[in-house]
This record gives sequence, structure tokens and C-alpha cells, in this order.
Amino acid sequence: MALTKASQCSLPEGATPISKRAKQGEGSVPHRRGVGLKELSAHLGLSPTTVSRVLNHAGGAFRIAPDTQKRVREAAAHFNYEPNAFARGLRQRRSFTIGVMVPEISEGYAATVLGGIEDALLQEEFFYFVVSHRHRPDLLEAYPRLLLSRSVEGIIAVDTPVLEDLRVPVVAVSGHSSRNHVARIEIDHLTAVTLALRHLYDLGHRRIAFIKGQTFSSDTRVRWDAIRRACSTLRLRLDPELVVQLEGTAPGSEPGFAATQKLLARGVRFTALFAFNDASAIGAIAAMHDAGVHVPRDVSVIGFDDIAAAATVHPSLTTVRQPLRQMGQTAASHLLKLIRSGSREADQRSVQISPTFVKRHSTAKVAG
Amino acid sequence: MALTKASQCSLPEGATPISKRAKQGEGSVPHRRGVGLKELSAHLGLSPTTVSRVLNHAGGAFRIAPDTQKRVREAAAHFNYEPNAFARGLRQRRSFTIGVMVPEISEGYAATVLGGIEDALLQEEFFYFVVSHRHRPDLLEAYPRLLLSRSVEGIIAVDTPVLEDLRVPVVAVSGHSSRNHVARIEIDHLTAVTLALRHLYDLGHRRIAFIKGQTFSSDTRVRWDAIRRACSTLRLRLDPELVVQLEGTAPGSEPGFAATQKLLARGVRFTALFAFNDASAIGAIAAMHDAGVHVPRDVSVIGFDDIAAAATVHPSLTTVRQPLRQMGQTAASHLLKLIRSGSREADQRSVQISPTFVKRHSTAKVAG
DNA sequence: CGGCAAAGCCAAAACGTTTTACTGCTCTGG
DNA sequence: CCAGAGCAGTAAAACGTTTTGGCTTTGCCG
Repeated sequence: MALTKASQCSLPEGATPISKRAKQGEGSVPHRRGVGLKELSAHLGLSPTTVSRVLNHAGGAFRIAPDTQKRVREAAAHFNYEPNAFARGLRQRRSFTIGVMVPEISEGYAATVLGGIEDALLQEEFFYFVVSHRHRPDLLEAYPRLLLSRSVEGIIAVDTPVLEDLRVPVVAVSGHSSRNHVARIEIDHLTAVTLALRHLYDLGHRRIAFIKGQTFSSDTRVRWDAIRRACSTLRLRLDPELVVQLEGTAPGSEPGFAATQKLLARGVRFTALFAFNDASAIGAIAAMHDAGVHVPRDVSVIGFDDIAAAATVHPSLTTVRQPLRQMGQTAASHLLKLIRSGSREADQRSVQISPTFVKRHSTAKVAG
Repeated sequence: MALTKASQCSLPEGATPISKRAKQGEGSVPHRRGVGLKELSAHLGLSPTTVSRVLNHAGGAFRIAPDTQKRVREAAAHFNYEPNAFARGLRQRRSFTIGVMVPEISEGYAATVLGGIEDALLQEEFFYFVVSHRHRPDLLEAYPRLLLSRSVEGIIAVDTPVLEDLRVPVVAVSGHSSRNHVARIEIDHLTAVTLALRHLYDLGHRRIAFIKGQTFSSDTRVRWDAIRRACSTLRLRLDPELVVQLEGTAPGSEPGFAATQKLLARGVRFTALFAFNDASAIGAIAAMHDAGVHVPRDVSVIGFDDIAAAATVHPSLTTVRQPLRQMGQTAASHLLKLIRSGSREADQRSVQISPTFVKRHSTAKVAG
């Protein structure tokens, strides 16, 4: 077998991390803090009110003398004053923090989306908590509540079903056709698959095999619906004998490898394969290599996502790029808009993102 | 050129996100909250004190009647009570939160370490903030302070220099030989490079080229020192003509590609190449491929890290695995220990993690 | 010279917990 | 019958801000 995969992931599966925090008073001396508003105002001979106003409201609104403002600001800078986030949050009832739920942070998909989220958030001095639920039902249920108890002002669910009705705005990236108060950011699946299938069609392919996603992946169904529609538009036959489904939660290319072996074992002829994602496409190429099937001479392969590895495998992978980083950015700025407007209801239920097609070397004209 | 790389990263480079939050009172209605301690205790006909005690200290310590405890717990569950994290944090002066600084969250290296950190943290109901500094000096300076102002109880710096002396415990993963109050989690570089070089030695290689890391990468120097020592132990000659350095901050395999082209252009013969990391090794293979040099027949290539792509490139990459996930776990539990003990000073300055060697198909016996 | 507006600031309440320091009651032994 | 000890809880302060609703002083106009 071509892929040497060694498990790098070593999370302790047995222990359940979600339990009431018991006996927390044991150790842990609080660390020394910086100066507070009180010290600062005492030193200035002013009231905390005044200092607070200068530092927050940029002053003028409350008729503070300009040179007082200057004095305050200088002292604050000098003592390195940073307001205590807890006290501020408690009073204002705002946290400037959101929560992000992902299946597993160490996978490229989630990490890339997070990069985009961060781009948008840090502009506004928002921070974010990340939690990985690993498709475990107990975590899927517990995490939203834990996030809420930490006063997040909104939640982004990346490829994650939203089970309960939360009391903050929620934006889903590639999420299920979920609860109706959730705004969705998703790729335009129909355009995406049409790009791929038309490419194959133009190269002369007519017998095309498909790898469907795992049942728990939220994109599986919509993508498949799109494929069916695109096929009928292009008058391509969709042969059930040429469809296999990914199975298991193993990360990486393993499931695609197994699925392709199953497909090849059926002995039905095909000239192209459209995989559910790049990871499975890479597994498919490996399986075909093992079976003596040459890519792209005998079979063309198309992936989906355009993960980093797509450019480095051999042959490099023709694929449909999902602009994950941009989707993260969009999700975050959308959520910020909802937070600012104070309403959980989105004006748009769903934002469609355009995919781009990336031609590399795993596809070729059909032989003969 | 073999690698088709398209820039996916689209962060707005110009804008500086770090600025005092001005005029925050504009919009943003606070959302409705759940029940508070007061409502709960009123409903039970008890004082907030009693309810708080039952829910926190697991009761017995304060002589609360067992059935009162039961009543309280049931009511809390029924009303879905979650204590307000701000109020609690304000009073207790604890946040149960740490900060993690990484160069860029969307890269596999950081994401994998974060996975390990999360494993360890969520056991203890700690949450974490992530910030990506992208090697920008302004962010490197601002982020630690922003994290502190959010009352993190500790900081993990992943491949990130720690400039200032912070007032919380800090653990560095692969960090610079940094400030002396910082505990370091790092791989045993000498063992790591010895594994790789001995492998090459045993295959008969004597003329070995090296790709050094970028100057800003914290591992570059220690790794190189280790290489020098290992070479002298193995009586291998270290020819300056066979050493190139990665340049630029471009992610992925591009820098390795460029460096290898430079190396080949020198026209000095070598039979093996030890790259700084897998990404550059992948670039190196591509450059050699373009130059008509066959890997591993003409030149053997060894990478470092064992990122996911290492198993899927062609030929699959022989490499030294850095157990990143485990390093993250270790860093987090170490930090938790420091937090609990209340001292910033670590009992051990540095924890060494053992690498493992992964033999794949990019290395072979030197051609007779 | 009295009244009134504006300028410049402040006292105290509020946010929702945890923690410190008590209180009232019921036994029980002397 | 009373002192003291246990029991089951409560009142109020504290955490560090922001916000509400003032208050005093000065200058100017009539």
C-alpha cells in the first residue's frame, strides 16, 4: 500500500472532560495584577468616573477639560493601565468574544476557516474560544452551553450541527440545513460540481464514478443533490454501480483508499472519478496506483476543497477550490453584524460563496 | 514547474487591528440571559450564599442539609442555571482561560499543537484564546498584553519568541532560547538529527546537503547545532557548499523549492538532502524532479515534522516525526501545573520530547 | 446684584457572583 | 435552668468597572 499512515492523534477517548468543576479552591494563588482604575484615579486626584470616561468615550462627550484628558491618558499609558475585562464585561454585559465549534481543530479544513475568522475578528478586537467536538454527542450538547456561560456574544459552527436553540446569534459554515434561526455560509454547490463535471465532460469523459461523503458530514447531501442536478443538465448518466460512499471517521486519505478499492473490485469500467474531497481523492489515486491503474492516463481524478496537499501529491490534483479562508472571514463579519444589530435574525438566511476551478495534472483527455 | 500553488491566504495586510476600541457604545443590545443566582435562590426560598455553596463546594463542607442540597441541585438543573463567568471571574480573580500564540493558525504545525493543547485543557474545563501574530512585530508586542488584559492565567507560545516579561506563567513550544522564566517544551534535536543522519549513513551516503530554516524560525539554530554535533560524531563532513537556507515567509513548499534550485545551480555533487522540514522537503523533491534528478535513486531526501502531506507526496517522505500533538498536550498540562502551584517558576526549565523516525520511500541506498 | 446656563467633575448604584463573618435555633450535660 | 456546642443557614462586603443622576463653581446677562 502506498500510504504509510501512522496515528499521530492520541486523545484520551475514555475520560469525559465535561463535568462540574469540583473543589476548585485547592491551590492557585492569583497572580499580581497591574494598577486598577482606583489607584489610577487616586494618583491623579480625580474620581474613577472621570478617568473611566476619558479612557472609554474618547472624552469630549462628557465635558472633561482637554488638559485633564491629556493628564489622564498620559498617566494611563505610564502605569500601563489595562481595564479588567471581567469587571467591564460584568457591567456592560458584553464580552467581545465569540465561540467557534469545529469537529477537530487539527484538521486543515477547520484550521483554514479559523484563519479567516481570525482575520475578521481581530480587526474589531474580538477574541474567540475554540472547541472541538469530535462528533461526540455529549460534547455537541455540552459545548454550546459552556460557551454561553462564558458569555460569548455569538457562535460560529463549522461543519457542525446546531442542536439546540441558543440565545445568541449563530452562523454556520457548511452546516446542516439546520435550525431556522441560524445563518448559513456555504459554497455554491451547484456551480462547484458543474465546474468539475463540465471539465470532465469537455475532456470526453462519459462514464464517471463518484465517491460520496460520510453520512455525518454536513456537505454530503447537498453536494449529492447538486451532482444529480448537474448530471441531468449535462445529460450524464449516473450509474449506481459507480457510486461508493466514504465510511468511518478516520482522518486523512484512508477512507478514500478503502472506498476506491471497493469501487475497483466491482469491475465496472469508468474513465473518471469525482471524489468527495481532496483527502479521499488522494486515497483514490493511491488505491489506483496499487491496482495498476494509471492516473490520469487510465482514469482522471477530481478532488474538492483544494487543501494544501492537493498541490503536492503526484500527480497534482485537479480540484474545485472551496475558499475556506474567505468563508471564515464572511462568517465572522456576518456574525459581527448580527451582534451589532442586536437581533438574532439574519436578514439573509444564507450566503453563497463562489468556488473556483483549479486545473492540475490528475485529469486528462479520455483515452482513445 | 511541478507545484501549482495559488495563494489562498487573503488577510488584509495593511490594516492594523490593534487600536484602542473607540466609541463602543454605538449599537449592540445585550441579549437576554438565563436565570441568575438570585432568581434561583428566591425560587427556592434560600439565600444566594447557600445556593452558591451547594453548587460550588459540593456542599458538605458548609453543613448544608443533604435534602436542601438535593433540592438546590435539582432546581439548578431544571432552570438550566449557568453561573456568569464574569462575575465569578471578578470575584475569584481566576478566569480558567489561557492564551495561545501561534505564527498562523491555518498552518498544520500550529493546528496540530493546538489539538494537543485542547486535549489537556478541556479535561480541566479550561478554555483558550488563540491569536496568530504572523511574525509581525507590532502584533508580537501587542498580543501578550491583550491576552493579559483578558485575564488569562497563562500563555503558551508556539514557535513564537517571548519578548517581554509577563506576569503569568509562560510555556514555549519550540520557542527561542528565550527569557529565563519561560518553560520550554521541545524535541530532542540531537536524537532527532542523529536518527536521520545515521539512517543516511547506513545507506552509504557521505555527501549530504542541508536546507537550514529561516532565520526567524526558532528551531533553526538549535537544530543546526545538533546537526553539527551529530556530523562530528558520525565523522561526516559538513560542506558549506552543500548548505542552503530557506528564505521568505511564504508558507508551504515554495521556499524549499527555491532553496533547492539554488543548491542545484552550484553544481556540487551530493547523494542525499536533509531538509529543515517536510514542507521544504516536498519543495525540494519538486525542484529535483524539474531538474531531472530522480528521488530517491539519484538523491535521497529526508524531511522533518511528519506533517500529513508527508505520507501522500510521491515519493512518500522519509522523515523524523515531531509528536506535535503530544507536545501540545505536555505544554498545556505543564502550564496547568504552574498555574495551580501559583508560581511562575518552573521546576524544570525544559522538557525534552523524543522524536521517532519514519521510513518511507524518499530514501534509498546510495547508487553503487 | 440675582438668576441661570454652562463647564467640569463626582458619589453611589449596579453588574452577578463568592467569601467572610455572623445569627438563631435546638440539644445536652451539669 | 443554663452554658456551651453543634446545626443550618443568612447578611453584607467584596471584586473593578460603567452608568445614572447629580453637584459645585464660574461667568454672563439683565
